[in-house]
Amino acid sequence: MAQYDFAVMEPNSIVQALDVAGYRLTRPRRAVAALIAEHDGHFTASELEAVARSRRLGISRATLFRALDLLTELQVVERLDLPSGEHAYVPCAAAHHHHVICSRCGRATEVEDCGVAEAVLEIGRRSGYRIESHRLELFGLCRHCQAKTTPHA
Amino acid sequence: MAQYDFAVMEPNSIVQALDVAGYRLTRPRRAVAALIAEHDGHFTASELEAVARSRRLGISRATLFRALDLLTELQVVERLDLPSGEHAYVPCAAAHHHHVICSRCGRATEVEDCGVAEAVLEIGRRSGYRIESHRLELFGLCRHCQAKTTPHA
DNA sequence: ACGCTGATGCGACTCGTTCTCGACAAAGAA
DNA sequence: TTCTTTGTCGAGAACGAGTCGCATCAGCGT
Repeated sequence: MAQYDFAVMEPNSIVQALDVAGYRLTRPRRAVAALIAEHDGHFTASELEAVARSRRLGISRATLFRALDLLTELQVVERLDLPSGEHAYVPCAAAHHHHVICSRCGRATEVEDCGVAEAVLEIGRRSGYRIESHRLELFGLCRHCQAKTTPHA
Repeated sequence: MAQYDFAVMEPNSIVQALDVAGYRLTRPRRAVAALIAEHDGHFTASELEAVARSRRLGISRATLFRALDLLTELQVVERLDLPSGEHAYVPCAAAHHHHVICSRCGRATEVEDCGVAEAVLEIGRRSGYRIESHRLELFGLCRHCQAKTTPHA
């Protein structure tokens, strides 16, 4: 039962973000929020669309994209560019951070700075650019997939 | 004189790369290589296409894309994703490095590590991921554009 | 419950990129 | 040089992601 109450008790932090920002909590937006909340890895717009369609949620593509744009703006999700050239999204915290993405299972983990900021300063110093922003994306195998890939030896 | 011989002696390092890798040196590929060599900033596929068309080089879109793919594979150019979501390319060295891109004029500068590798190691350590690759893109104002923007004060 | 206004859905549209396939030409052999 | 092989090209259709216009609908404050 707790399961069913979940949706009621925690109207989903994504939905909350929309509310706080003054946007209407519409059915499609709640649906998108719910779909995103299910993911712990990255997802593409068309993946979401496919799921939405298979569940007959009746969300039009335009609306889906509008919702994603909105959530990106609210920094509830972040848009990233996979090495393949695809665009994907990951749910995440608003503060500046970076993502490590598992190249096998797609799981995404946020990481704090770890010295990147310093390196960026140094790069600005050496290049003469006034750095305004940067994006760091890391790809590799998560613990889980490492275990699978290298069972031993 | 050395200047004029340059084109002859060094039939464009991009063309060389193709040759070395065992690809045919066709007219369209040479043309694309020449176009790329003219750029010091980033460029998009459609920009190249526009230039090619205006010069009546007769390069089809498909061929242009194929050439860009090929050169990307040979690491002669690198594909990057601008914050706007556009895809752009920058000519560059094969060794691992990063780009600082001027958000105003598009100029791209390669920068060496400056401590990024260390930060990446640290991130791998903390996250538990076995990092395989990473991409760091920096955006800011180049010296030139800084001067224009902040003439004084 | 009412109404204002933002949000949605539909479908057409743009634009970047890829595919198909017959014709062509770069390289190496003869 | 000419022939042969086969990688590459060009044209245009096809595709997929994302956007837009507009009439309709539904949150939510009153």
